[in-house]
Amino acid sequence: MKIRSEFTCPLEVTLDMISGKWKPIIIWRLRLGKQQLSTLNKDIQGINQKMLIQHLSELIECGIVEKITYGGYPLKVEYFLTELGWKFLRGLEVFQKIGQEYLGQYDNKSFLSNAR
Amino acid sequence: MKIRSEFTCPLEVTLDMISGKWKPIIIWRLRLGKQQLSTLNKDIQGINQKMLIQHLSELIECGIVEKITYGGYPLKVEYFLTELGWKFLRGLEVFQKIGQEYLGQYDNKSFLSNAR
DNA sequence: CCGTATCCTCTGCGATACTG
DNA sequence: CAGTATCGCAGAGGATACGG
Repeated sequence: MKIRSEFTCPLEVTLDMISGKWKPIIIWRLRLGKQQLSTLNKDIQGINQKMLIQHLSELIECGIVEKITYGGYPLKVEYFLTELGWKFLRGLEVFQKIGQEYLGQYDNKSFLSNAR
Repeated sequence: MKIRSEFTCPLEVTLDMISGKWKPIIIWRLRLGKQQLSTLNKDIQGINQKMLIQHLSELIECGIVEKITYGGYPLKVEYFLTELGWKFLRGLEVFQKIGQEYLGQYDNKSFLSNAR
């Protein structure tokens, strides 16, 4: 995770903290409560386990997510949002709404043809 | 600009639209009103002209920004937010606040040592 | 003052295999 | 079920030069 050192305003730092293809959606999923790795892996379309763990680690590193490790077999670990994480969630809710309105509103969004 | 085709929720599409090192800060700057390229270039720490134009083009492509080209010499072009752009701005305001609180609150944010 | 074209580096992301 | 280790590649981002 790279956080830029020079920045024009705090916004840049905050967004660097959740920059990564899957970080926002991970936070978004954790709004539903504590989640296991396997659950997240199943629920997030297109992600793989390695990226999931990597992104979760970085989210933990900057205090957005925490985890609880239960002993025993099979292993059980639960990830959940910290208080800081919930603040980020409030920002993501705005973008979720924009996305909902926008995707429903128009039919030809030419830039979406770049979709992969 | 690549927008993922499979996604878990609209949030991912919306964030793909502003993904790019400088896009959020460009939008943020445009909250102040119409801006010229040279002004943005001067005001945004660390950006260069090529990236600025590239990111502006992509923001125009997906309807977040528009531009007006005035004839004459020297050339004058002004960039500004569309209605959709202002919606994104409301989301960014949340992250700006988080950043302000957060940066002021603690002194040792270890992950910031990765800053470059 | 705006914008385009090259070239080059570096890293984010994905596939895959393996360990506790 | 959770996590680590390797390897490879496409593409994002930056320096620099040129053109309208």
